Amino acid sequence: MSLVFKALSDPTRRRVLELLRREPMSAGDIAAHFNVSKPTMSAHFAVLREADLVASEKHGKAVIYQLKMSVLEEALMGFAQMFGWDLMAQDDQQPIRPKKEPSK
Amino acid sequence: MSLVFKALSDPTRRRVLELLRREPMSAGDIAAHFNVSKPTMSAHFAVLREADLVASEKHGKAVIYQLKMSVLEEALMGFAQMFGWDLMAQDDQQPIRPKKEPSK
DNA sequence: ACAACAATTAGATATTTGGCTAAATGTCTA
DNA sequence: TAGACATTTAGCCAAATATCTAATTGTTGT
Repeated sequence: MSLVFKALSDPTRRRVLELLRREPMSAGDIAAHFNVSKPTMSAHFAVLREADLVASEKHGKAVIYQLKMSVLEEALMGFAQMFGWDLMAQDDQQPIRPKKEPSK
Repeated sequence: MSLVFKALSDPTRRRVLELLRREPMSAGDIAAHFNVSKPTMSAHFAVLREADLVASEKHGKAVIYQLKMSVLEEALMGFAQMFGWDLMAQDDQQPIRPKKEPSK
């Protein structure tokens, strides 16, 4: 749980997760959204991987990252429950639909 | 929001919030639950204060800390909404009831 | 006024973080 | 096989974090 919150404590990493919310993306496509170097992004990916918030899979030259929604959900639920809250998934996207655009 | 997640990324600080969930407590009473020095605890309190997750008020010798539940709630809700989740408060404790025991 | 107590600040140290450039690795494709 | 391309690793640095002991500040009771 600490690893998840640590990962979430950086705005760049939160925006990465937000990007991955709709569909899996390559490291490069993600990096294109940010003003930091590729190695720096790579380090951010490593933090997200360590927190188990994303899965990565090599596809040819590219590495495709995919959000592990359930891990994020469970971490947040686990914490929310300590405070008597209930986290309800509205769940209407998660299944990895075929991309309409081939990531430009 | 980053400050909140940063604060939550430490287990000690999460347990402090958990302790404060039921009732406000003095720095000393909180510190008694942990195996770190008072100054270290003081630093943790400072982090929680910076994230605006707690309010502190001096009462004689003691400093009383109180959870700012709404801040925690809003930060988590704000994030949860990005993922199409709904955070429902079960809300049955928060109002600062008079303490039964005068903190020992 | 003084001793006792609660808490924070000061100062030291070790570790982690977030960023960079340059180099290495792995994978096409011509 | 030689580029070209995508990504990660290596190596560096400055700033932030977490921890400690010792010192300081502020409050109360005698």
